[in-house]
Amino acid sequence: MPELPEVETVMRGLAPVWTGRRFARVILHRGDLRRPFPADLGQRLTGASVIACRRRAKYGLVDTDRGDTLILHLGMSGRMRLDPAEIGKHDHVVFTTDEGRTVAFNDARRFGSLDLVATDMAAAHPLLAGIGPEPLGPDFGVGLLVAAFADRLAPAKALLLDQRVVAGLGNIYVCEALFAAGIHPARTGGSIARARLKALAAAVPAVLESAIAAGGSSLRDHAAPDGTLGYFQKGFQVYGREGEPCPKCGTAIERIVQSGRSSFFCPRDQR
DNA sequence: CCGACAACCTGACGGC
DNA sequence: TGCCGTCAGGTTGTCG
Repeated sequence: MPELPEVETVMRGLAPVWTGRRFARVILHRGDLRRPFPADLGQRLTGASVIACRRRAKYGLVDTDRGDTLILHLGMSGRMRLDPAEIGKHDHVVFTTDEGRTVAFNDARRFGSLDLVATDMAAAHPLLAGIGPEPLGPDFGVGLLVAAFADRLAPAKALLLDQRVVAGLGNIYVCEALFAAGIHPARTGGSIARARLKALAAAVPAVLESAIAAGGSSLRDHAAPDGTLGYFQKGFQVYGREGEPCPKCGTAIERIVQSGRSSFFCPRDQR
């Protein structure tokens, strides 16, 4: 997926194509994803003009002049394909603007979702309510981490993955941020010294900013809306690098499984 | 509160 | 070429 940097990149790519334009056609090919799309999505969006394309956590938000907001989530395999040559197998919804630009919401695994709600209700949407502060915003910092980690027995990995603690981090960037801060992914939250949390509070936005700067990262099937390649952030420090030398000390990177998900870390630098 | 696990889907990849 | 097992960026719910 699409973690925060990828969604940010997608929305930045979508903004110039959609903002100020009207949806001339919105065609629903299939809506039976894990969370079913509203059946009248196409009808309600057709004719509406886009006011803004923004992001909250891993969700893309598209505000229209009808007072509606399209909430989109890319799940694990979701993509927005810009001006595709032809409509593919997993292009579930196809948006066409009054300029004739086409965007296909494509999601092979169908873990993604689309919903349409009143703009002033978007923040209260069940998907968004309860999500923690933006890691790139003013509310994120060492104080928040201290509060969220204090007395917790849960591992640092799980706490950072918890969207209620901080918004938008996924498996990759949690691994990267913990590496940057020198924290072992299995370390319990309550046992981490304040100085380490301070390092973590700096590492989280740094890792995200650098990924956004690189145009979002991609493993194998993610693409920016304009389909550009060269979108790959080649260099994760630890993610996906089991057995390779740690970039800091050369020790072999290890992998453990925590609640069913891989964590990659340097056993020497992360304690 | 915590963690392990399953479920939701398809596709890519490595091994044989 | 093909079959099979394994793994994948997320979220949600259940169970112990």
